[in-house]
Amino acid sequence: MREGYPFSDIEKKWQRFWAEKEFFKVQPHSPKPKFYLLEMFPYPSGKIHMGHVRNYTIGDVLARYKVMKKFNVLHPMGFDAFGQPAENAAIKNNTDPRTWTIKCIDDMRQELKRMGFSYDWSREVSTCLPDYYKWNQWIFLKMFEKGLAYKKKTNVNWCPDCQTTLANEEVIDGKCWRCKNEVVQKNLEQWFLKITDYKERLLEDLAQLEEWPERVITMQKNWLGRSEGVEIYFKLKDSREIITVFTTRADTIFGSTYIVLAPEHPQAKKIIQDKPQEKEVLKFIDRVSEKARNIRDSAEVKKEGIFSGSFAINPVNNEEIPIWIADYVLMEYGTGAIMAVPAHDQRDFSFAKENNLPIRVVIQPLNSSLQPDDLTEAYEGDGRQVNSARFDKLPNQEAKIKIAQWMEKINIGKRQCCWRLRDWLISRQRFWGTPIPIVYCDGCGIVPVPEDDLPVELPAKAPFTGKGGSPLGKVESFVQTTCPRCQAQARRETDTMTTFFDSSWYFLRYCSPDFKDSPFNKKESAYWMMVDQYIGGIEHAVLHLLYSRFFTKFLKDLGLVSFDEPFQRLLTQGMVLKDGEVMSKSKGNTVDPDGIINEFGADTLRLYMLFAAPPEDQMEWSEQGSVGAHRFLNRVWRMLDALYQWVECKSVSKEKDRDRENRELLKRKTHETIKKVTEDIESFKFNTAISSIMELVNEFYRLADKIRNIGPLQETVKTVVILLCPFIPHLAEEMWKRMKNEPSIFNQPWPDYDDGAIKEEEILVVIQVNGKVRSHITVPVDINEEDLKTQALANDRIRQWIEGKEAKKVIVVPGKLVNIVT
RNA sequence: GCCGGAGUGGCGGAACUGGAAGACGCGCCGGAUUCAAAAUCCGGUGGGGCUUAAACCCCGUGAGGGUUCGACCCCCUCCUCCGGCACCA
Repeated sequence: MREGYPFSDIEKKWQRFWAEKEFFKVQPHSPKPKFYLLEMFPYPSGKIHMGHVRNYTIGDVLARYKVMKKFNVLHPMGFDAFGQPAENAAIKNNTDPRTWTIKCIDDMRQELKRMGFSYDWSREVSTCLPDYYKWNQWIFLKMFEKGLAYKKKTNVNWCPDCQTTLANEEVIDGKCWRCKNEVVQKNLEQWFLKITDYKERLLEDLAQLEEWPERVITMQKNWLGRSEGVEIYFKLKDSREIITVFTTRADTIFGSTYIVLAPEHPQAKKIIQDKPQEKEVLKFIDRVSEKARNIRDSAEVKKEGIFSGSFAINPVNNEEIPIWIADYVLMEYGTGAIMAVPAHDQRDFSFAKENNLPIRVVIQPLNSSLQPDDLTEAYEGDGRQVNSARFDKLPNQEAKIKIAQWMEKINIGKRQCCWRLRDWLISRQRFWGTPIPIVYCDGCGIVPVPEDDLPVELPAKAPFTGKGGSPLGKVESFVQTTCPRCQAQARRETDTMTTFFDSSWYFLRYCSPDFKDSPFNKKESAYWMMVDQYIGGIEHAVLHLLYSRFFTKFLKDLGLVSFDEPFQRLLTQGMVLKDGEVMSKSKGNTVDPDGIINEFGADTLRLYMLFAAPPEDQMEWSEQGSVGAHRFLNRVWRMLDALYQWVECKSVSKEKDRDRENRELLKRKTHETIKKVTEDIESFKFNTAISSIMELVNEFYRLADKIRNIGPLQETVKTVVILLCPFIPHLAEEMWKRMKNEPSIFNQPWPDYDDGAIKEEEILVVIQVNGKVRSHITVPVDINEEDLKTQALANDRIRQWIEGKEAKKVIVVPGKLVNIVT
């Protein structure tokens, strides 16, 4: 079998050491600068997977590095412990979600400990505990108080498989983000949070997030979806009714030949009253409304529409234009009504062609003249205005502004911003979540549970089957209550909160996990926040990261925090792949971290995870690669033997006359490596940090028996161990101890490099002829340009290349190269 | 369709952001050690050419063009892959 260092004993030993010494417990009142490092907490499934291992290993390297850099590091861990899987598992295994979840948390904590992560476990947080979810309810009540939590009946996303409603953010391509099943629309009364009240701040403050990946910023911008335009008011021909449309293309208003309302538009039914086509139109509206949203959403599906029988007056030219009702206009966006400009909007164009509606060109491209009859598609580009009265001949971009200003002035329009973001639906028809602290009283209506009565605790048992309504609704002892206001018989809200509510503020709870008086201790959070570095998966680019930003701003408005944003710096780590595909149980291509730990140890697993790819990139799992990492660790381990043997035999090599040179070589490499590793850790280039340490180890073995004095060798081994310790903490502690040093190695300061040791006296300079390398020379570092040039030209090989030609130009890059152009 | 990101050996990935492309690791080949194997160690390893050998030469970072003394890196066009948004008015 494989022989090598006794990783199993070593890892257990040092894990025990850290635990007994409470080594990573946060020291309060430290004069050191603080550093709050956070990784997205896991859902406690009971087993960690490679994605967790990668995420948390990346974090742990940074945590341990910062400890050695003498920061006061907060590095907590907890569990996002509410959620459907517990409920489903409980149904399946005939147990209850609480028991199941607690067991999973225990198992998972053990697994995390086996990886040797440097968490302060005394601050562990589990969202399913009343101590925690009490504060979810508290925050909800504050939102309710401010009018930010409200109930409304509307069309909502419903996942038939999960048997619950979903937020817009949880619907990906018309499918449930969790189970990937088709989402349908249901008309239900649900609780929403008015995240839209914060849309401007959510957008503006993205500018503060300079250390977030551009990708995430873009995704959030897209999701918020701000677009500038104009609301235009169209009077009806034969009533006092006004229809408001929204457009981003005010420049095309003179080309509007009809108006379209969404089928659900509240005015639709009004304008068809007493019209001959009333019945037919109503039938159309009913039919179209039933079309599944995702079918209607698709651009490929044919658009249907019907003439309403009414006409509107275009306020800019008093033209009568017909009003249509069509399914290509969505009630959810803008005003649910548009002015159609077939000449300059492809959707309007297709619809106009289909229904024989007129087309009028109002923007001519610079080098051609469009005729309505010749058009085969809409012209959506820029040009000059035509058929636009006093705005004719203006470039359309200029006209866009002028027309908007003019419409505002004469009160036929108003500049507006339209957003894509909708309010956040937080009700879930599931058991295993935070009860929404609301009571329904026949007399008083919707009544919030008083703060003093919190938490509204989940009952110990509920008849959950996974189908058919909120399980809490079937627990009479839970439902039946008295109205906090009038003491009459009342009923509790039976929906629970989405778990994204729980995770929107957990980073604050870590600052004071046992605090009893409010969600968190203001003083503590003021000290620790913002999170200096947050690490997690890209899948939360919008969901969790948007919600947390929203909560932070809300808490700021409450006066509980003084900052706008929760996360200073964000790293989104790449996924772990196997055979080119994401590891997943359904694909059956998972690799169990436990197995790797048993076979090679946690240090090997950690090292390989970090070495195989940069943190942000996807990473392909390779069995061979992990073997290679293990081989390297054995090689590191044997450096101790090498030192021992050196003392034992002192083998005399004939190269010992180059002792001084070799010593300098090793010293230089050692200090170069310190420099490189330090820079690389700071910029998350762990893979190259490790490869440079590998180089140093190679150099050590190459020179080990060519150096007379053991001192420099010991120095190098010591440096290797220190540089490696954030990556492979167990082995590093063990070697540190064996080198007769006092544990823990993490009490050591991170080493500085010696500039003097790195400095070279002579350097290699490349000589090119016409950009091709033809020779190289070794010269003193401080050689001046003239001398370098002379030496280059005098070089034998170079003389051959430029023989018979004239050096027209010589480019000298100091310290690097000389290029001779002939 | 729009907006991002990426394309480098057999593989994972390097290359101070314009200065010797392929560091480091995996794999493979050869050698040492061994009764043999495992483990370990040493050497080689982009393609082609030339040579007894070394030296050396040519080609090479998705394709094609350009800027530059010099391009994986900057600019233009195109192809492929990945991600986001998309009937958003």
